[in-house]
Amino acid sequence: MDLPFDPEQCQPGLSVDCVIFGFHENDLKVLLLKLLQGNEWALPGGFVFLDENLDRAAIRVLHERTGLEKIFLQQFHAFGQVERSPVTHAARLVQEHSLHPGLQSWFEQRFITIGYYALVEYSQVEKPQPDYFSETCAWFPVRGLPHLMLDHQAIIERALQTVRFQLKYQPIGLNLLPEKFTMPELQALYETLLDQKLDRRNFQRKMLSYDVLIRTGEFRQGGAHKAPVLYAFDPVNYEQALRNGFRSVW
Amino acid sequence: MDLPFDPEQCQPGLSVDCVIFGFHENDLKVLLLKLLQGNEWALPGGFVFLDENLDRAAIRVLHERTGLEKIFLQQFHAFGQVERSPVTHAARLVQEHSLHPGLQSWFEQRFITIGYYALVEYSQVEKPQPDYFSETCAWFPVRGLPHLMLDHQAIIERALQTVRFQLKYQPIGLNLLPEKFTMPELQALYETLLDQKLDRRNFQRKMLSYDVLIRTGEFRQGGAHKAPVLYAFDPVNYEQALRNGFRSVW
DNA sequence: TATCTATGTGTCATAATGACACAATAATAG
DNA sequence: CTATTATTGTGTCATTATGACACATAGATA
Repeated sequence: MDLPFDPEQCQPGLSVDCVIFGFHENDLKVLLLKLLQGNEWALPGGFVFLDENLDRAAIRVLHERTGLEKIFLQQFHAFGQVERSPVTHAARLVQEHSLHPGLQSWFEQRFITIGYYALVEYSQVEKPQPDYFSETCAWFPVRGLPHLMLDHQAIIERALQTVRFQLKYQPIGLNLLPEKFTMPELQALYETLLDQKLDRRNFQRKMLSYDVLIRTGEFRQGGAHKAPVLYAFDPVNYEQALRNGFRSVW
Repeated sequence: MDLPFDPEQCQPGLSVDCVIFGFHENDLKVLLLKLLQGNEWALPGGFVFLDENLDRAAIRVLHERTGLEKIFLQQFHAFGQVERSPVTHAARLVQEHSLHPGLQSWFEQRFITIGYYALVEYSQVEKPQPDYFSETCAWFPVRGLPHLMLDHQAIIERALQTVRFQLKYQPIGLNLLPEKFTMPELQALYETLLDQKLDRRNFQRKMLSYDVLIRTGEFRQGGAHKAPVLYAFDPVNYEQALRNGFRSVW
């Protein structure tokens, strides 16, 4: 059986892995692929073509393995421990996928992976396409992850840490929430990421002071209670806040 | 002429580059190597052994090329543009160093480099050792860099951006200043990095409020004016502030 | 029509910040 | 030996940001 890509055309010993975060039912989720054999799950990842920019590879891999396009994608760390991809892993891959034994050396080499995290709107991800090595694609809450391949658990931890840190000083939500959203929904996102209850009134005051929100004038109808105001992000101010951070300490 | 390392034992297409920042005479400096041939300067960098952790390689490279040890080193970005290392560069290297032509393919491959930044106390760097490819080692002010190899200029920019961002929310100075330092010296570091004048009194108030400074009780003698108090960093609190950031916005 | 519950808005005490002034001290000039 | 100069140390005050909290509003349901 042959691979769907030519190892000769790929950057040796290098891969990219994407941690895709979505927000649904007040829970932060990660999109994972289930490997065809075995009971392990994995981050959508892949290799980098010799003539392909690193960021471009991450975008392509994400698209190929999940069908997702035009996504907020950010490099966050290079993982380069020697022991992160044991040789046994390569042997199993080749055996279980009935790959040409000549390919074993490709998988046996020591890999360094560049971690990217993506923020996506959960509802936009209709039917994620599993990739060549995997049978299913599914969302998992970050606090209830299945058994993961290699060091993917650690990669997710680190991505989460990065997003949490960003949350403190930069705006977040544009890529995780639908175009229009309510203040309580935005607050729920913050509370989930911070794992902490926030005061409703103080939260609103502070968010509005950042000047990245626009009151659309519309309301979320159909709820069981008072119809909340729908907000949208101001693209220009949001972008600027992303670059400069919310407040200069100096 | 042979290389001082065996390409066979190195991770193909991967390098690490170190941006070493020092603070001297109220100026932020970067340590650079001058290539043996040509008029170009370069960041101290090197390759990663197959059985070597990425971070370990950065530490080793830094030590080999500059003699520096036990340094605050932090990974900040992976640079993976295809065009970052043109083939012409490899050809020139092989030719100018009279390397075995068989090695040309090693240098011709597409390289991805992992950027690390280091913060060092300027005075501790006595006589940096230039490496195999270079003749001199010298400090340059970040606002007066010479012509740099490949995309090293961009790598420095990015490192600087990272350090500036860190400065806003985390403590800085422990690795850039001598063990004991005065408040005006610490302020000068901040003013240089931020490229902005700060109010002396408000700066002191804020720095002290962070609880990472210890008054040693000693004074910097010999100056032309009132002897300023010498401070030192509280290692425990500094470390903690580095992990958690100075203040939670929420 | 009353009730329940989530949403929208306001108030107050306290803490953090920015702008600024004056006292202390070490070298130097006369 | 004293006055001058430049730098450091410390304090004050008005303004703003923050944390804790209360009340009014409105949509669904009983």
